Amino acid sequence: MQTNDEQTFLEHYDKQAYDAPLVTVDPVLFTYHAEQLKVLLVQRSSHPDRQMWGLPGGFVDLQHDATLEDTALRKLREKTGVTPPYLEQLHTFGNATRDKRSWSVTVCYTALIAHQECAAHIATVMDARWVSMQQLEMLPLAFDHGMIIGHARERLRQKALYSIVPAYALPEKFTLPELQQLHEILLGMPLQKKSFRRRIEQAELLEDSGEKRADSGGRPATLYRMKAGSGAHTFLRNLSGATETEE
Amino acid sequence: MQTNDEQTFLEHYDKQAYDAPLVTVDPVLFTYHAEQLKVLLVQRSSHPDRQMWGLPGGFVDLQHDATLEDTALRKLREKTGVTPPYLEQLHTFGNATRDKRSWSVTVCYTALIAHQECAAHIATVMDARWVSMQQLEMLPLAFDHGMIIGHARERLRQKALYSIVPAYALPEKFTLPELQQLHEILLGMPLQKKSFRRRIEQAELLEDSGEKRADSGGRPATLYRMKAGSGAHTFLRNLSGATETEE
DNA sequence: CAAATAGTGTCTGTTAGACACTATATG
DNA sequence: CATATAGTGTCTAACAGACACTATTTG
Repeated sequence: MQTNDEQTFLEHYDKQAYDAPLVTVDPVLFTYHAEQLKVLLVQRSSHPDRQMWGLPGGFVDLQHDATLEDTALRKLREKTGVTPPYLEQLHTFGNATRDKRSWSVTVCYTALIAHQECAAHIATVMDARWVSMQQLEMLPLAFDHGMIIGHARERLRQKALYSIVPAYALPEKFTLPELQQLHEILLGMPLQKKSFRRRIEQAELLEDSGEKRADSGGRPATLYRMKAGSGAHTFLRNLSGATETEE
Repeated sequence: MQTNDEQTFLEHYDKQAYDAPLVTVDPVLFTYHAEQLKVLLVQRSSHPDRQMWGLPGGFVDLQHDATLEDTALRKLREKTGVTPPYLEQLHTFGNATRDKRSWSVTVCYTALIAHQECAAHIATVMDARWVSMQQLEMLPLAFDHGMIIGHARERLRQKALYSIVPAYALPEKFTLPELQQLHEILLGMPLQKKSFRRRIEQAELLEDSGEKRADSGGRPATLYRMKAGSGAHTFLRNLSGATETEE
């Protein structure tokens, strides 16, 4: 019988028979703090690229991870102690040369979280730090992680044009001027206060927390919370950042 | 010296030391033919899921493939003899249960091509066929390939709202009514002829081939070609299909 | 000329851009 | 009151939706 054939096949299947690439998962975790976009990097304490800075990722654990998302969340937890409210697959990079050890595939995720202190949590990590986009240029980065961060940032820029996904990089309660500043930094251009507020109000994405925040001199700003599902909302019309995407 | 340390490390690195997931690449190749969207499927001649229909993918060949795209194109060529002009990474699916053999990761691509005959090309494939979205429901599909095709179709639907990427599923020269019909099928709703043409004209995405095509009774339609880079163009404003995306 | 399909003219509606205005806080 | 920051009123511009109109082909 055919079913038995497959049973037999599975029993004798040898995974080692074919050379397989290395498989890692690399989360690119962003936050917004002190008027800057920052990414979480760890300093590697083991080879290869020891002492260089890289994304807080690692190998899939076939015993403990049920899915790739599990791996991403586990690595973030283990290496830095954080669990982000937003996690979305970015892109998978795979080729013969990106890792000195072997043909290597890394499944990358973009993650966002409110700013919080983080610390190196396990032996394979010497240090964990929030690194601003400016500082990035100065650090020696492991593998192709610089390129990957570039892709993640570009994707987040796109999202700033047609969604309020970046809000996940803010604390639970935040003001509209804060969110607008974050979008402006992502887009690299100033936005019209009125346009920005109007579309968010009309789509009813936020709810008034009832509280206000006075930063220092000036009218206090209303603190809002994201409504459930607001992260999934996409505006029909983009803000007008040039939108030519590469092929 | 540190460099020597790493050299030593790399020389002794044993890839087999850790269990690694299986890694496959699965292209979802669409075309438009006879007023239907069709996807290229192959009938598997080997286990697992023998005799069932699936995507024309397979394992990365560490010796011959330099990148994941190479694997995608090679598999399409080997199994079906086609090489598509449009290929874009879709998503990577990975979990413990999708493949009976082991924890498995598949890097999926969306590909588009003008309709052409295809044939089964190698031993692991019994048959290769263009399958319409309707027929899909009736076929026994291998692994989670039905779900993957669903994701690819949804992504293509999104692209139909803000780009003319679907044009890659048409022959080199095509008419505007043809392109509009394809978009209507992808979106599952009728479009305003005027709106559709206007945005494409204003963005100067197509060039007049000088030829016309008369289908049978009725004014002949102008045949257009895509200009270089038109596939990368995104309109600032979407056509109004509901645009709530899942989280 | 009728039927069929391609393509246009033009009005309306929605929403982003611009920018001046009002509101509410501190010192 | 001056200054600073939050938030609004309102006009314009761009562009998609609607739909009636003209254009070009076959029989």
